[in-house]
Amino acid sequence: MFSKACEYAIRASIYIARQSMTDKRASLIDISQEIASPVSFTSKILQQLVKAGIIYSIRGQNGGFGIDAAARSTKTIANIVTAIDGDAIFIDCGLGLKECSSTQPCPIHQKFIGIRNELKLVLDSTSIEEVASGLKDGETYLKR
Amino acid sequence: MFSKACEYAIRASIYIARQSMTDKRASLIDISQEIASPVSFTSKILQQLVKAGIIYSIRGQNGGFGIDAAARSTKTIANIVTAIDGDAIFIDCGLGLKECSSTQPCPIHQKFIGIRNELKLVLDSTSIEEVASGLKDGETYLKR
DNA sequence: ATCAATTCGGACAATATTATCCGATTAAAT
DNA sequence: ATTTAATCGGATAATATTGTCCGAATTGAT
Repeated sequence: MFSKACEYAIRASIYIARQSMTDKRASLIDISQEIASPVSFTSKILQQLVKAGIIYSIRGQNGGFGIDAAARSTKTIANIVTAIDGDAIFIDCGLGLKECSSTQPCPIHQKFIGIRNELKLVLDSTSIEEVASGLKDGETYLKR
Repeated sequence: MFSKACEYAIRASIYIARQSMTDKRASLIDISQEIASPVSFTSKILQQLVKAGIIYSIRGQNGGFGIDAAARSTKTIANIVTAIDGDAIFIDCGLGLKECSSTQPCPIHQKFIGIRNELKLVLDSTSIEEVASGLKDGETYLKR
């Protein structure tokens, strides 16, 4: 469904949000540890999330990553997916046709509209805060 | 959503089905032409579909590919996806966790169940015949 | 001022996916 | 029998994704 980079991005964002909820900064090392991801690769992905305005970073000693309260409640899983994988999954033709549309549909065009809508609806309506809360309560997991 | 190989596989299957509906065999060259795909790569994909029992092939002069009536009505888009991409999209955790389950869920586990069910439902219930019919009537397209 | 802990950025490496090429095989047509 | 048109299978190449390494820059602590 998503690229590896995107999976790491979502997991990292949720972990960072959880830490930010108790005013703790998350370091790259901590994050990679807690979401079981390759450190250097995760570093690149976090930089992308910073540029996309989803998380913030602070350099130097006692630095790390965080997500402020506003971003936690307004930014969604869909925002993360778009930042890392682009919006292809939300808008591209399921069969890879460039000019597929309602007036020139591929054979599964109508079928895919429903799937895509469901996907978009769910990811658009799921804030980072919402999913981080379950993690905070120990009800959900980010590794293994 | 799907790999390129899988997109070509679905488009090829639909084209072959349309041809088989009027008892015409589809050659590799024709198929690549009609679905706008790279010839040699398409060849490999068609071989996979043959091995998966979704299409049949006949070698030698006047050879080509076809899908018999039974397969057209019983084989689904889901079968094609599974043959080429495997069943990861239907069963794997959206965040890439190996041990994600209802008892040890990732933070978006419940949200994804709905998406996955919708996807599986739609692809499982869509036969090759059904989508090929629209193409036959000139209502849908397989290239561009 | 120096050191230590951290993110940033660029180059590089490994792996997976996509794509090409060509000879071998098959089977119909001549 | 030979030629021709087609799929099959293996090797190889190109590109994209995933992953590593390391020095530079930044900032707090000593």
